[in-house]
Amino acid sequence: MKTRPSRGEDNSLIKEAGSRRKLTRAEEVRTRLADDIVDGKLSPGMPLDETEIAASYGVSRTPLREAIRDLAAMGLVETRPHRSAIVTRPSPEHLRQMFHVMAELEALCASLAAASMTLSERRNLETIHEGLAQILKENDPSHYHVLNEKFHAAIYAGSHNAYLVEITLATRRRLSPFRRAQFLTTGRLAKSYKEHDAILVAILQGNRELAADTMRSHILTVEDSYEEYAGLKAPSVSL
Amino acid sequence: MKTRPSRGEDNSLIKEAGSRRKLTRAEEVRTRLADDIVDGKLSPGMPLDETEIAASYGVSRTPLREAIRDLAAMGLVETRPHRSAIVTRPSPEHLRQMFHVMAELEALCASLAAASMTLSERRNLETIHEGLAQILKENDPSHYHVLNEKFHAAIYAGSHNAYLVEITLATRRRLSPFRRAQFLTTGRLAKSYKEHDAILVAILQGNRELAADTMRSHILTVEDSYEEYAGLKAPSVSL
DNA sequence: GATGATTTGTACGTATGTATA
DNA sequence: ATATACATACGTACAAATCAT
Repeated sequence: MKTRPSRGEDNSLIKEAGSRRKLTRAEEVRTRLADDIVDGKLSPGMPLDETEIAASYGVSRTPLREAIRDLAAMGLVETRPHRSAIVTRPSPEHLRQMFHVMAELEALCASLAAASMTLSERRNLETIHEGLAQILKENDPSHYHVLNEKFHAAIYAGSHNAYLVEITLATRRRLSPFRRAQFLTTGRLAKSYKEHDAILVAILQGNRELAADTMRSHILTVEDSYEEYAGLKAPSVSL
Repeated sequence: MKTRPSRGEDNSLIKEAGSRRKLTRAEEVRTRLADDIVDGKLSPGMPLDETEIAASYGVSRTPLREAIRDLAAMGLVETRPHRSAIVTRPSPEHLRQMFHVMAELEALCASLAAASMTLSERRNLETIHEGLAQILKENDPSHYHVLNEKFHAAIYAGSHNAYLVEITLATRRRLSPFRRAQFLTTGRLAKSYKEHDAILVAILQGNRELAADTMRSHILTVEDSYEEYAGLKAPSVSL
């Protein structure tokens, strides 16, 4: 019995993993643009000229416009009729509000995860955490980042609430340009790890309130770190 | 001194109020389709034929496709490459998860509102609530619905967090097709009002926890009401 | 403030992938 | 399984709005 090839998966804006089907041009362009924005290659405020970008990507304006529309829905760009889309540049106040919501969403994830993660999910989270310890020892910020994402994603998934995962990931991506971690102080790295440790313990204990509280303060700490950098063009912190 | 005409407002997917500028065809079509889905004129699972709808709306397929893409981003329709978009039909489980998140989002709004609503905002909320009492006396379900929306919206706004308002409204809209209130039992109407009353008191007292708790159970009550109706093709409850 | 240049919005035809006989 | 029918994906041309001078 062979598993279905599962072609033509889904076209959701949030999950782009898996599914090796041929992507539409719009999807390809959307992914590239989203990555460029999240990675900071396109700075907030920068206008996106349709003709120019379409040409540089080797596609017509039609799929490019669809991609831009998706990015607008994700909040990565802002569009106004008859005007060029621009990379979103939220006000400091709006950014603070988003961080606040992010903290609450992640706290809710952690709380639910503490209540309902399966044994294998818990083990997986522990494994990721141990990997982070390893990376910390070797002081390797770039690898820390990717595993850090996995740590948080594992907790999201542990909430067993697909919609919560969806909006939490969406919020995280939207905040990405403002917590980029190109260069990371070792101090923050170690602190982040310790905070993760407290979160992990709370979740493994099944202590919902503690899980929520430790996660919330973890995220808000990140916001504080960002605030310190406010004004710099490339603020850089990793959750 | 005359105020600016404010042309070319914004193209955000969430706020469509105000702004009397000439809309693009894509915007017009998007609004119409979104309303039809939210109001249940287009049932979950129904396919959206581009050619057919474009013709019926008197536009070409180009703006229609952009509208559909926006609806997909809002979660109102689901799209897969080379296949017709269909009106979203979430599984009962997914629906439950969304209600759960909705309860938490509204609870957070209520909590923040209790902490930071201004005096005039509180007075406005009271006025809306009194209006609901009036409508209840006259037993007028249809008017109850619109004022009920205002009651909740006023609390969202009272959170003073634009991003929270955005995702809460988006979630609310996404759930709209599944809590439509065409015909409302008077029993539910009166119960809803009593719950509102408890929420209002908690907010006016500035009691964050109580505001959150009363709001959360208010929303979850609605979900329960929905569950009772599950299986019917047009479940109908009003928050 | 008017006019030309530039850019976005829309229509439509063709290519491509999907579903069905 | 192959072919046929059909709906969507994309490219191109033109209209309309914005902006730059």
